[in-house]
Amino acid sequence: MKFKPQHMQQVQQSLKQLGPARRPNIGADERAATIAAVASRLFLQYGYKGVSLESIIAESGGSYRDLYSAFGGKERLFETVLKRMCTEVLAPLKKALANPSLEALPLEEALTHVGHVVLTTILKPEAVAFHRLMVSEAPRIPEVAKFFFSHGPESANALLGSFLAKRVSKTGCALEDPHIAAAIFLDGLINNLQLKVLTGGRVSPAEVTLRVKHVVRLFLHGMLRFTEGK
Amino acid sequence: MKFKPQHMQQVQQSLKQLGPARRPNIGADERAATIAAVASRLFLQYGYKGVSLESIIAESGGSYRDLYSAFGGKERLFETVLKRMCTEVLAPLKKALANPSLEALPLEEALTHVGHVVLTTILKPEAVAFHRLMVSEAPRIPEVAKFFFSHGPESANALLGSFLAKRVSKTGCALEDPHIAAAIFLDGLINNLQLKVLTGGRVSPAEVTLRVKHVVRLFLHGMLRFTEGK
DNA sequence: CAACGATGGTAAGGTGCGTTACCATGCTTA
DNA sequence: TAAGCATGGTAACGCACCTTACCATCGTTG
Repeated sequence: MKFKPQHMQQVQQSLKQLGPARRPNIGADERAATIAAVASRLFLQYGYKGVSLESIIAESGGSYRDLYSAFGGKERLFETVLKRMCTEVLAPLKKALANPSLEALPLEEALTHVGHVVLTTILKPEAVAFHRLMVSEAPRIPEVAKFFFSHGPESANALLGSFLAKRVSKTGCALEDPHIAAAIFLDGLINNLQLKVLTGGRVSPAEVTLRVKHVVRLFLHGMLRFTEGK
Repeated sequence: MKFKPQHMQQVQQSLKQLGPARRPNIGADERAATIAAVASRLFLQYGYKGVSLESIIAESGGSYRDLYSAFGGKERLFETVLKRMCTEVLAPLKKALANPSLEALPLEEALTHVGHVVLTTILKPEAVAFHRLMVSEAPRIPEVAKFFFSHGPESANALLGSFLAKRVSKTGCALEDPHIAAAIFLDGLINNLQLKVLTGGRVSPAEVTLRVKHVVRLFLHGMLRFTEGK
């Protein structure tokens, strides 16, 4: 009410300066991007039903009209935003797993590195909030949830699995099922600590390092050789 | 509106038959129990904001008055119900882990048994719904969430950890940190499959069995001995 | 037997929210 | 320069829902 008029005039002036060729689109796209960004943050923090369109608009500027023109409603906005988040959140994870420099490292170091990256990525507040939101709203958006699972955890398993398969065949040590082995490795890292954070607990960097160390050891040597192999 | 009058008359009659000594209390407790049961089911299915008090009452019988007399509002009802669920859902898990007959079994068989029980328990639809609800609403009920984590996953880790410690000391094979080992074992079982179900996927019993087998093997022998030890 | 008190059901108050219709503003074109 | 059109903001509609005040009903007691 108070600051919107001047804000709008600024936008209109910038449009004027850009010339008459494309009158509305640039402003609209920018606005849509802003709305999406604000919506992402609020949905992550408060969940689907905890966010009102009014609160989004209050922060993004613009009005209901812009939101409905760009996204067509709350449900659609939510789907769009969440699907985008899937790729964003998982990008560093994929990058780490597909990193070709891993090939040069000894297996133990490679696994330690991967484990550390995966765990710190997964435990970041944004990633935890994203996980919470995905789990909460999966029934509302089943196709997005499937997309997340196949492009997230399953993709990570596949990448690490093929890495293991290559590595193991090189060293002459066969491996029955690299995919399952990879899944167990990643799960052994993640589950407990992620759940701890999800339920409000804290995880220190030292805890992360310790966990990675143990998982790698267990993975390589088995439990019963912990002290023997030392 | 249509069937409530007769329903109420039945209740009143049953109270009459029970004598004049305790007039209201039995009916009220029963009603509270029914409300809690219905609320549990609906909250599990639709989440906190997805359930209206009206929908609870419509199924449980009684009225807003009963709900407010017994629980004092929606938030309180939710907390009460969820805290009860914590112990109910986790009971079979604890039972399996504290089962003394495990002591007699060979380690591999004991782990396989525990793994199978844990996994089938965790993957049951009610348990998955409970997990979803707990993760979703943890920020709303931080103390309940902490209660869940400490009495659920952490307790399971402790039980399995002490089992491992005893077992390992008996066989002369030392183990650096039985608690972390137990956590990794349980996490390796759970995470991926639980997340798959949470995002709408299906997990077959064969998948469960396979996973347990691999985790136990990995746990006992490490990855690199999969084929050597076979 | 009558009045009082408590227990339980109903309905209305008040709020928040998603959606859409309406209106103003400014650019483009004849 | 004036008219038309599209774009954007406002406000109202309708709905859902938590909460509480009010009322009826029934058992108890003087």
